[in-house]
Amino acid sequence: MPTDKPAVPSVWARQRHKREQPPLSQDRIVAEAVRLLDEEGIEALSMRSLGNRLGAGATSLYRHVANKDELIELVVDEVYGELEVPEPGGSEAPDGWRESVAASAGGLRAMILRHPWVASVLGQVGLARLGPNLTRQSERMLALFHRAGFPSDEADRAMNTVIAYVVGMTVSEAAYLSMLARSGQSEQELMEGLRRVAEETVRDLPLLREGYERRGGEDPSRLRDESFAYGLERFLDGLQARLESLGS
Amino acid sequence: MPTDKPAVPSVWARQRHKREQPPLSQDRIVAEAVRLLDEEGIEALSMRSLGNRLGAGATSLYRHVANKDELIELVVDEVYGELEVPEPGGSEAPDGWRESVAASAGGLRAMILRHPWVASVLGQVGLARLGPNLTRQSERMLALFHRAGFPSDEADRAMNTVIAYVVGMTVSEAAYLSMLARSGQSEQELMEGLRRVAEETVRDLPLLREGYERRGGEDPSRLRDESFAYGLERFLDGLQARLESLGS
DNA sequence: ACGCTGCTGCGCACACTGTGCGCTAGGGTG
DNA sequence: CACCCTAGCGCACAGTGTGCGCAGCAGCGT
Repeated sequence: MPTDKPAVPSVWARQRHKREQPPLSQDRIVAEAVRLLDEEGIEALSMRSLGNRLGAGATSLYRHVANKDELIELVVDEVYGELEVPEPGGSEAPDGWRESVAASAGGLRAMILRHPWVASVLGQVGLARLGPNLTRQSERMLALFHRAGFPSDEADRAMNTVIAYVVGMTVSEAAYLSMLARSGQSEQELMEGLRRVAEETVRDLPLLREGYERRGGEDPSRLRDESFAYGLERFLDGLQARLESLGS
Repeated sequence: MPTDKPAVPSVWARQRHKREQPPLSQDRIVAEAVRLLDEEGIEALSMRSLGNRLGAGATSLYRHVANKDELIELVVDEVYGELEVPEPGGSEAPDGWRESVAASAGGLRAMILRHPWVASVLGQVGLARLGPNLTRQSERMLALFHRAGFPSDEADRAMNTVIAYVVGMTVSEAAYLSMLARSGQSEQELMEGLRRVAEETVRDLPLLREGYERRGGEDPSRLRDESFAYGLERFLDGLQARLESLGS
């Protein structure tokens, strides 16, 4: 009776189902997607490749995820979960909010640089789709501004402002770093190549050219850190001034 | 002799070649791509659809454009060309730089909102690929900060800071507006739907909830404008303070 | 113990994508 | 006239997201 051992390949296809790792789940899918994205970048994420990594077929994922766009939203919220916005503690220095906000901003930047692919995706997802992690972190950050003394409506604007700054700054860093990773060159080599092209186009643009030359020998990574810190400081200065003018 | 009128479709395929509009060129391709993107959004841009609009086959485009990524870079630089950064005029008020920078920032925001698809693309292109339009506008904006009195290295950081802010803020606006456009609903309907979902997730997040409720009856578009202006003001305040502390 | 019901994973198929290859026809130059 | 150069095209290939219907398993009520 052939149904017992029919020798058709369906048998060992069944077999693997048995011995495989824990069954698919949305959490497992999202976690593996983050790993894939970190390792190979955004263009390597396809339902098939992700399925392979999980020992599953491409379409199996659709049992746990509506479509690729939803998967990406989930993945973005997942990495928002890595943020650590300081709890607004009880007794801190009068300028404590500055440090807390700066720490949050630095953490957000670090997270994006750890996962540079979020840059490619923020423009499509936006901050509109609010996952649980994003909302939780927002709430805590908002509390920071409240605690600092901003009235409700301004706290909210202030928070959006600093998030916008961090995202804008870091997205362009991340895009640059992704390009670097894809090119396979060292940063020195890439900069050399870029400069060669740039020199031609900035020939008649003295200010830009002067900037390029000035930054010639510097460590690019340190420059990025400093540039980020500079803007953030200006920002916090502006917010602090506003706070003081409100208090009077 | 069948070669004279072979009745195979290749004949009228030839015919059209003759009567068609001006021949393909990189400029025509890029311009039509911008139009397509404005009308139908980023996901509607394919080499085939773009070719159709130009009365050409998909692969014909590759004679004038290396690949789709390069096309996108060209398209982005094209819209940068719409910016109008004020020339640093001769004699202006001492705070003239504030207005000029604010005008540039507003122009950049308006451009992105006119072409919301740039938001989806900035993360992949970054500001690294510097087309002629982008560099020209940067030079002029840099001149603004120089004229205001910032030393060279700070002018550069200041410019990047305000660009980062505008991009960060506007990208999330644009993502929201794209979603709105795709949904086909009115803004009121969409907000209603979003709020229904949000209300559940912000149940235990009092600050966020308070914000949602407060903004309930307001005009969303005016709120966005005000929010943008608020952050920009704080920013310019911070820069101005820095400028004064440098001058002393 | 049995059959039913619902859920999970999968193979297949479809429409569609970006892009390389090699042909053709037309315009310019010798 | 012969020639070559180039713009445009059809074809083809590999790879994409995703709908559909089937197969086997888990847990249930009887």
